[in-house]
Amino acid sequence: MSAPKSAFLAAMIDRGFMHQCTDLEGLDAAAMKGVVTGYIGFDCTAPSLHVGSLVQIMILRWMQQTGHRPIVLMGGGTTKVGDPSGKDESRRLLTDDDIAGNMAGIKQVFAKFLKFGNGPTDAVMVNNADWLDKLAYIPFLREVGRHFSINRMLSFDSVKLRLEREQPLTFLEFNYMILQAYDFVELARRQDCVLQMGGSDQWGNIVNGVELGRRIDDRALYGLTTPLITLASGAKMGKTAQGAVWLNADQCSPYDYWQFWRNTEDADVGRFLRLFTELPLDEIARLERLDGAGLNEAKKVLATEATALAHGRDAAMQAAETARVTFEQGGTASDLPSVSLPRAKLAEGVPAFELVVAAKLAASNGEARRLIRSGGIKVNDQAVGDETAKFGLEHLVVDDAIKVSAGRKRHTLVRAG
RNA sequence: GGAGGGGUGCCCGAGUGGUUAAAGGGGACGGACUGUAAAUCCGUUGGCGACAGCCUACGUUGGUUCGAAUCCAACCCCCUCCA
Repeated sequence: MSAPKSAFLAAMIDRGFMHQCTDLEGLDAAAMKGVVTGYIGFDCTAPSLHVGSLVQIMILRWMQQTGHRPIVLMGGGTTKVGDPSGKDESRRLLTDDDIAGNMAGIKQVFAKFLKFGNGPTDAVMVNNADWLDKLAYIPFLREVGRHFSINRMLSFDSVKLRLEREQPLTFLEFNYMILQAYDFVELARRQDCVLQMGGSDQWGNIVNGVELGRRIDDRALYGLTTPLITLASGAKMGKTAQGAVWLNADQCSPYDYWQFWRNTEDADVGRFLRLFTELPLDEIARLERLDGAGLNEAKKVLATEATALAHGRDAAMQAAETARVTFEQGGTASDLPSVSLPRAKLAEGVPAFELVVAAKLAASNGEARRLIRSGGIKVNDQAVGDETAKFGLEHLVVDDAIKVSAGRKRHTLVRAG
């Protein structure tokens, strides 16, 4: 089709969110005509979300920014069953309390990105347990099950690939796509929701929902998927040594979050600026034209803008300043991650390897010793050669803290407390 | 229910009686080079430690043996084929 007329789809396409759409022209027309309600489903298996979900969060935000109404669908019902796809480790069944707690945590994340309320374009959060829990098997089969042909279901990638690899596929998993399709129909009925979005791996499930809506309710529903975001170097995005990069401050401080984006690979900067910030496209075009070390400026902008979305502008500026002092001045910023040790303990003197463990820069004494031996540890910017060298109150040089560094990027302040 | 195959460190995977804390790869971390990038090269990668060693570890529990990830038995789990 020619360029979309609606601001929403224009943003989706121009910023790199669009992978596939069931009916681009139809959706564009709907978006031009009025407020479109669209949703994305999220698991509630954890009390927060990580950057792996950020693409989906951003498209909900763009919906709202361009005058539409986003719905966050929590998989309270499906989580109770346990999403069986993916890994084969047996999942612990979550209790209702766990799920409620996780939902509350996830809502905190969304509160940063979306405006919730009762207005026409205010976001709402709904839980599919509200309808899935109450489903009666036989009536459900008769209403919904009759519209699914096994022949067709077997042709979907999610199923087909499993069968081709001769991996087991349980009946439960097989039903998952039906439940997800039904969610869409239910949301269309309850919330007048006509659009489901998701990652490209959700395409089949989304299409099923679109078709089910047409067959049961004769409704025009739309589906849209985003591309799988990987790093230019091929790795999965959002994985670090510490695990996932979480979006809530408790599990990933704004400083660490800023650092995550600051360390983006050169080749990803432009793409990430488009996806994960709301800077104007011409500004992004300018930034990504910087080359060599100049790209570092673009990375700082990316870090600050992305952090501002997740943690607020103030926290982002603070993180940027902490990074500037630490990395560009080689100084010690008082806002670095910190731990405290009892003053009395420091008075006795703490061996270097213990100090490193206390600073959480190593998981065990052995690891700390190895780090020191390989020349990776600095205390107050001085290399430490002896793993048993003692550090104490006299080393509280800056801001009543000892600066302990592992490698060039990881710094912790050890305070007397 | 029957027959066969398999469960090894963060992951994959070699190892079928001793020199095995366990090859190799991946990942991760540290160093060099740089730009807090990528690529490349080097190193490290169970815990404790007075650095002499000690402890824990190859699905689980027992057994054989001077000695077991390796042999035996039972059990648990996974896969394939048959019913």
